[in-house]
Amino acid sequence: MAAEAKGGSLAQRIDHLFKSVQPHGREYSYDEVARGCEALTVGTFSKTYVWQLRTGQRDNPTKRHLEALAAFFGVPVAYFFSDEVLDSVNSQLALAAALRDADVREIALRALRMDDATRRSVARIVTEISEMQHGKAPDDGKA
Amino acid sequence: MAAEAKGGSLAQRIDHLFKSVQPHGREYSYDEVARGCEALTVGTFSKTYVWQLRTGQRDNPTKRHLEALAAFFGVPVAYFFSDEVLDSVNSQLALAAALRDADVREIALRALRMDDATRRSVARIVTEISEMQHGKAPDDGKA
DNA sequence: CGATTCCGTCCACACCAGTTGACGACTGCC
DNA sequence: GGCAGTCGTCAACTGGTGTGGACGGAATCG
Repeated sequence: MAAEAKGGSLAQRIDHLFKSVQPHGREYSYDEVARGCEALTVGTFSKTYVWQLRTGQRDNPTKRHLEALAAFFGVPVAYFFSDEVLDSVNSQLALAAALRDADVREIALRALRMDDATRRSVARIVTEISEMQHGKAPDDGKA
Repeated sequence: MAAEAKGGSLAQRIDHLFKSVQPHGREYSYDEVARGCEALTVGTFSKTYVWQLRTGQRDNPTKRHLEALAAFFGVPVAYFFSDEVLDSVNSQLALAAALRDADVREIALRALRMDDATRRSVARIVTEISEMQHGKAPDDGKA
């Protein structure tokens, strides 16, 4: 499934849609796609622009056009976006990294529901345990 | 099908990001978001446009700007399109927002540094304590 | 064969996405 | 007090996204 949504330009992904989605046994024409998109959404869509997008002459369509194309070809809009950028950004956030750890997430969610006094007590306990393992744990290191 | 219009408009979703993602304890300013977006991607991003998007004065940004916003706030681009992604991301954002609570944040950061076995033990302890207070509390995810 | 139609391609332009720059309000600093 | 910085907001402009329309080629039909 993820074979298609991986590392390609917008033009390559659209080209792939043309080649993959052929309910009539042949590729859609640019005009068919344009008219189909117009039928599925409110705005306009010209065949010229469909051609420009597929051939890479334009690569920065608006939200409305992306939604129309995705609706016409029957794919989620996320199909047009790269996951690489997301991952690189996520990796720089310690918080996001922590949220991916099932145990840490569990701990944080439980701690959320405690009243202040209890939570503070738990915080002390957890700190003690953590320092037992690292001996003077170096805090989180940022201001 | 319903790709939008349930959880809210684009403006509402962006507004929610502002309110949820506050690593410094306060909402990002429009200028901070704009500069951050510029730093994470190629191209420009003006604070005025961020403001226009959040307030709903503009609602049809281009692919590049959607990618930049998603990268800055650490959410998948699909967040702006899909309701399913909206829900799953929102629950994570609720947790992230909660981590502004000094004690919860402290607990989570300490737990991060433990080895797997210890962390699992602590998770059990914290769960027990939490349930002592609420009696079988579900994880829930209120904002 | 000519007439019609649909195709992809290209160009010139319109309009709206996005920026610039300035304004008033607010805040800390000297 | 006055100055310097930052904030959100607004109006006017720029530029690129997106369109309309024309051209040549390739079918299909008479």
